[in-house]
Amino acid sequence: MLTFYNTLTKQKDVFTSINPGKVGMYTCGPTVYNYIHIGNLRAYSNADVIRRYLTYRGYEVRMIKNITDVGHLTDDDVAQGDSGDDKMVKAAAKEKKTPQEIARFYEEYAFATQEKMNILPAHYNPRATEHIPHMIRLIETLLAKGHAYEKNGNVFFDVASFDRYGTLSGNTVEKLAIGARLEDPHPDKRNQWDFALWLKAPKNHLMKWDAPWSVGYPGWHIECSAMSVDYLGPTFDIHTGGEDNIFPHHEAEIAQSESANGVPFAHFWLHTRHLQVDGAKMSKSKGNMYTLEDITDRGFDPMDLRMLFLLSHYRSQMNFTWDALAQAQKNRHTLLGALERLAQSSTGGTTLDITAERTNFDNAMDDDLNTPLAITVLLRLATAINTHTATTSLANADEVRTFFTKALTALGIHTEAHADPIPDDILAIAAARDAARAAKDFTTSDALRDDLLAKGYTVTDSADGTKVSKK
RNA sequence: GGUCGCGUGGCCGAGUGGUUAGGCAAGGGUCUGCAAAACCCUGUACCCCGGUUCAAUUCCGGGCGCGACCUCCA
Repeated sequence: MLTFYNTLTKQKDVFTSINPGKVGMYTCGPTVYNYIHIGNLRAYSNADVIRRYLTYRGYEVRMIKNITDVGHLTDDDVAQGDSGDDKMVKAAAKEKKTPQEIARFYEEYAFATQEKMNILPAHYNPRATEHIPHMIRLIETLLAKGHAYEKNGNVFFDVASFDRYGTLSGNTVEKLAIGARLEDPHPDKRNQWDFALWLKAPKNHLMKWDAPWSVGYPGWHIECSAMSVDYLGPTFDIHTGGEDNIFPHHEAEIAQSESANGVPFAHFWLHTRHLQVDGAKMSKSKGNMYTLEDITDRGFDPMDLRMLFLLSHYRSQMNFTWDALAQAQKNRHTLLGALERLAQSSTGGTTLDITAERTNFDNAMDDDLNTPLAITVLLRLATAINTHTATTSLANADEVRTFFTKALTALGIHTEAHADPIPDDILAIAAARDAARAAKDFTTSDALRDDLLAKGYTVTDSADGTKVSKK
């Protein structure tokens, strides 16, 4: 039985979909005003595993992932280029780029990065800026139903009007009142925990739209409520995001959507815990906000990072270290090595019974996506495959390979060792080494091997001669 | 101050009221021209202090440590 830990109920719930065989899923996507980092990638990879495993289980999944491209740069930000060390803002200042152009730049970066991570593209990536009229209609509905109020061109959600507020995060109004921090709430708010639906834009605000209340811009939370209903309907199956989204963002989404639509919002809420780097929170000041390029620049494959994500449970805080990444890389190579042996195994021989491990894999994944345990099952299976193929051929190699491939696909690990083919010059060196070895000229063959290693290829001897693979 | 999560061997990381995953690294071996890869063997851990229990790493309480969120733009 497939179970997910549901933040809403604080327990593992058996998963059932609203429509038999179909799942609607919404993931809070990137804010395209900066480069997405490995913390974002962990959350997106996890959402992808949820989707992939549901697919593995036979569901048809419809995945929506928004693009938050409503920027809040002001003329001054752009003119001075002083928003921290944001290169794009500085570039915008110099090149007179618009916020839209900047957003597209980061959006493209986000897409390209996710593709490298083998994260399946969503069926739709709705942009917030293209759904402003939808948000305005939603705010009008909330006003009409008495869940929101307007003052001086600003519109706020009246938290007191929604009695389930706090169900997701535990931050009920009562508890918020007890633990309230003394800050200056917006002067137009009735209660400090009310949140903005629409804000009147200051004169120098670059992105703003006409609305019945003011020329302004939407609140942070309203976009997801507006876009999810557009693409998935008022009630859908799964909503995911990073743990930082639980409050206030997701709490606010529930309040807005359920108040407006009068029906339950998402059934399942899955949140990925944060990633730490070397035991500390990622931050710009610490210089540990890694992007995928930081990983690949050190010679790692994006799939190594993906494997590292899989090696810890998505609901536990993960600590990124280079050592752990190297371990993940070894594990991935082990799995791919076994897969390769399967591909080369001739027919005949004896059968490897994989029934038990197949069940173990499914059980691990069914249990709230216990990917570390699932990987363990595959590693154990890899050893069985290696042992088996070392002595005899595998009668059911196809069956084993089909399962192994299916399992790795469900986890989002490429089953090909490398997308890029081995270059001809490298193959030529390998051939030369074979010739030298055949002539028992080991001095030359060892030199050629060193050459290959220096060029970033590992060298393995096999019955078919020198085999090279990247890194 | 409020809400919540976590603390497992050199490292990563599952899990469990008693039979003590798995991997990486390490040491030993098989194989190999030498390596690599692969395989085999070795290695008994659960922050501290109380409590419950025949038995706790696992449950309860306290402490210490780490981390997350606490609303207006990420």
